[in-house]
Amino acid sequence: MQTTDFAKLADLLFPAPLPAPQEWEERFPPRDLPEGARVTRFAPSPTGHMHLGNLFSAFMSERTAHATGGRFLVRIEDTDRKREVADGVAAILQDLAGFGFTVDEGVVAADRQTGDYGPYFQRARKAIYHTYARELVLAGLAYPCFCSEGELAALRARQEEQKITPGYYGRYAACRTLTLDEIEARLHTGDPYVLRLRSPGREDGRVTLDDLVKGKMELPENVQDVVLLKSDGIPTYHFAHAVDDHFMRVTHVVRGDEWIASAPIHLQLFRVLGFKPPKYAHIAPLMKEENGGKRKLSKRKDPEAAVSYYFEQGYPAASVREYLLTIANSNFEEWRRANPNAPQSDFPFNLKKMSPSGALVDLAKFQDVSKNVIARLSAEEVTEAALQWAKRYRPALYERLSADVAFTRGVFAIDRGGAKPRKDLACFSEVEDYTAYFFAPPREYDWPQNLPPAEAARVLRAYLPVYDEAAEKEGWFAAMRGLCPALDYSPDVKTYKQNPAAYRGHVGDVSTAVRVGVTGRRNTPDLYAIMRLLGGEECRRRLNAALLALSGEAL
RNA sequence: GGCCCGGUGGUCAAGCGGCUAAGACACCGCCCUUUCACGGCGGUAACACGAGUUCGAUUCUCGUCCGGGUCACCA
Repeated sequence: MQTTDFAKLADLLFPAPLPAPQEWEERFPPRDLPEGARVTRFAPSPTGHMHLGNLFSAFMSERTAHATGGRFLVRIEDTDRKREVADGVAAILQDLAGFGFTVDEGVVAADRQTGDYGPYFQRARKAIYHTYARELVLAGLAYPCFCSEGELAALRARQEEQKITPGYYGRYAACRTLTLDEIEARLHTGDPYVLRLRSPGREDGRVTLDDLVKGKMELPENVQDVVLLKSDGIPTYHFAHAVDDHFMRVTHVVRGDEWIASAPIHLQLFRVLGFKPPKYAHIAPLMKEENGGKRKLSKRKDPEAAVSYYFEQGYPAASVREYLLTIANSNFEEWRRANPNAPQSDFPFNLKKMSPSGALVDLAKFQDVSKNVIARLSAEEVTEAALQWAKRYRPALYERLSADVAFTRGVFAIDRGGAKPRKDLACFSEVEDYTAYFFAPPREYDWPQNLPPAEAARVLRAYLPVYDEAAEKEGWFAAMRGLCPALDYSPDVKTYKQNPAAYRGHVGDVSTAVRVGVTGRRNTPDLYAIMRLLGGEECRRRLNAALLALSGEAL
């Protein structure tokens, strides 16, 4: 075909008038951003709720933009109707918002977009894609292909049999050589077709990709006549990626490393289109441990892969972000230790510090991270967060916690806020158990071995008369200590340890007896604070109940 | 199978030709302590394997093995 034929072909393929390329360039001018500011995007397909892996990649994009004073935009890749899910966009946006991501531009709600580089739904960008598809046809770099699915499959089978690289390329690209007349005839009969790239790649060609996380890579040049426009006129990911990221003036593409293999296609597309390619950062997938081996975290098999898992369990969004950051940049933990209260966004996130290989998601480590996050919260904040979570996921608990918010706040205030806050809550689904004894007397008592029932009863019987609800902490504890001689206990642990045989127990055992009597448990926060919050009357009642359970009689 | 990436303790990881091979989580012990926790101190535990380059390899090269990814009108 000659140049004149390409022009005719373009008219045949794109009969409706299209803007000149220059118009798009002018409409979406380069961004006026400070030196070094990066523009990144998260470009999901509307296939429903997010998976931790998507979230991770979105987060890395967001951090890259915001750590450099750039912009983070959300574009919806709705080019595949078959996979689309109703309310898929809303679900994604909801997950993003749930994790506290700031989206500067693009699709900010299922029906709302902001920004000057839109539209941000690919299906609404047809005119832009077609303008450039037409340009490629004009340049002889694209052609219609009428091959059916069956023909393509047969071609593949033949190639596999002959052990040659499968695909639609070079001399196997049958429709490359169609004449203008043949094309016109098939167009007239209404045969469906796709638009393919006439790949200028050579089979022995190589391209280099200087990836931000994987480093320099050398890959085979693309030779495949990849599909640019599907038979419905909608672009494929490859073509849309080149066009959109160029016109949205995206500087850095952060995506999963499963895309590396198609990077040569993308590089080639940017080249034939005359666009400058973005910088790429191909990040490794999150992995999951399975009987000794590692495998990619799977949305279907692993409950912790769904972001909803974290919401349901009541993990703070900040915990998830904090954990993801520790995986992403190993110096994050160090930074966090040095800046315990700094906002996460102050961390100098760096793509180049990301590991080229996939990290296992370690729930134990995550728990620890989350405990630290919650430990840094004030009683007020914990109360608020717990209330919000319970309202949504545990109505009965919400009733209980919200009945007397001041009391609930008091519960969370115990051992919190000081220099050494307790780290015992990893998520809000633990709140119910953690706070149980504040709202109801214990039903069971976890007496330690060295306090058999008779002994525990003996201690409680002695303690009840000296318990003074009005006492300050010192006086409260002095009362326990004062009991020791009569009980034949050591008033301090040290002397007991020096000569255990000389005593029946020590003051710690007295406090343990009271602790178990009041709470049913051996492990609780500060006992004095608990008893203060519960009040004298309630404590006395509980101690008596414990005594009754222990010895059959109360005082 | 072709192509690409990766391989340091159980996990996440520093390391970039010479180190007693950091640190964090988990685990164990001790200390502190009215319990628990927090905190402190200490401990167990690693360079996949084989060649080469080099005075010297965890670090560089090659091979083997293992793990992962990818080969669509899906993204």
